[in-house]
Amino acid sequence: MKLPESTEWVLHAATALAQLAQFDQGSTASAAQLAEHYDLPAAYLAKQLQALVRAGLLSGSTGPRGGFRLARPADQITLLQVVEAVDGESPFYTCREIRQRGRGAVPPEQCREACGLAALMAAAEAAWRASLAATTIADVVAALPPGLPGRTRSLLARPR
Amino acid sequence: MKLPESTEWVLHAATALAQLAQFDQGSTASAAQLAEHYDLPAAYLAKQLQALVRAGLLSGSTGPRGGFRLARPADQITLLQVVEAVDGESPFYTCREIRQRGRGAVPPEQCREACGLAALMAAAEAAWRASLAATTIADVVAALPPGLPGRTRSLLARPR
DNA sequence: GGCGTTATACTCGGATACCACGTGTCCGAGTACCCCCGG
DNA sequence: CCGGGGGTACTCGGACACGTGGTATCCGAGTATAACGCC
Repeated sequence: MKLPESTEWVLHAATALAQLAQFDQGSTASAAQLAEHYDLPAAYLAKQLQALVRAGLLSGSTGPRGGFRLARPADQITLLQVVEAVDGESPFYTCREIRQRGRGAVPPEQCREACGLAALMAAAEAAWRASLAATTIADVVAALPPGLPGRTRSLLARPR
Repeated sequence: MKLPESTEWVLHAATALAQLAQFDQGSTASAAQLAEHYDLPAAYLAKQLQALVRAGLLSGSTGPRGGFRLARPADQITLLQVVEAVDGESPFYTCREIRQRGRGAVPPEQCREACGLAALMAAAEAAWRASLAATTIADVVAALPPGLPGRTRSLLARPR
């Protein structure tokens, strides 16, 4: 029950791209740039960013001055979407209905309602997802210390 | 980000032991019995139940008529405790402070407050844990169809 | 018949292999840019 | 000076090894039981 370490990477990367978009809507940052910015393995970070592209959160362009940028405004990208893009959407807990198996198998007519344990686990998971869905990347950028977005942008601005 | 499959096993096992304790405080069920009851690999289930013993949720006794029983009343055992016993208590998301590393490292004086992303992820995780901590094994047993605890007990009662 | 001893069978508990997923890396396909050449 | 073409360098994108943790299994240590023999 641990999120991939790359979750942190893509969350910060998305935040950085959002800061970049604040100044120049169409500007991009390459995977190599972001990797250097956070001291991360470039190739693996690129792999994860590709996952965000597949999820429709980022758009990637090739060639010189290419790179990644947010596919839509930062206030329309939630933390949950970023996390699910890199970690998948499969639920934490999957009920295999073991109550209906083995010597103590409960007869099907008693199983009309869902397994109580599965329902409780699903409710907890829903609380987690709801908490993450309540915040957008734009909220994260807004909470940054003032002046930092400008600094980020100047560091990520590529040599013209 | 998936709970071990054995999580379901121990949750159901704890529920079964709670039903057993309703009738006879000191009665035990062996790992082999519980495994047969749910059609599970006995040895591996035993390994997970040992984890619950280490966590202080169950107590195990050896010898004939030995086995596992709840270490305290079912209304004092939460789902969270059971899950953490088998899955560990390590947080989903660990902040490695990548914002302070690499080319874009934020100076320490700007990092007096915790990383905003880490705080949000921690809040979501807290919501999950709180949801699981709000329900006890006793609640689960109380929600079972009437008559089922008696059946479970008769199936698990061992040949005198 | 009662009690002590012994043998037994059953239990947990930990140490040992196997497999999948996350981690890390590499190379190839594609493209926008830049330079050069010709008009 | 201006436009077109080719070369180049940079980008993403997917395919290939490695390590850690969950899954599964086994065998040994310990104990309450039950039977047995003795008093």
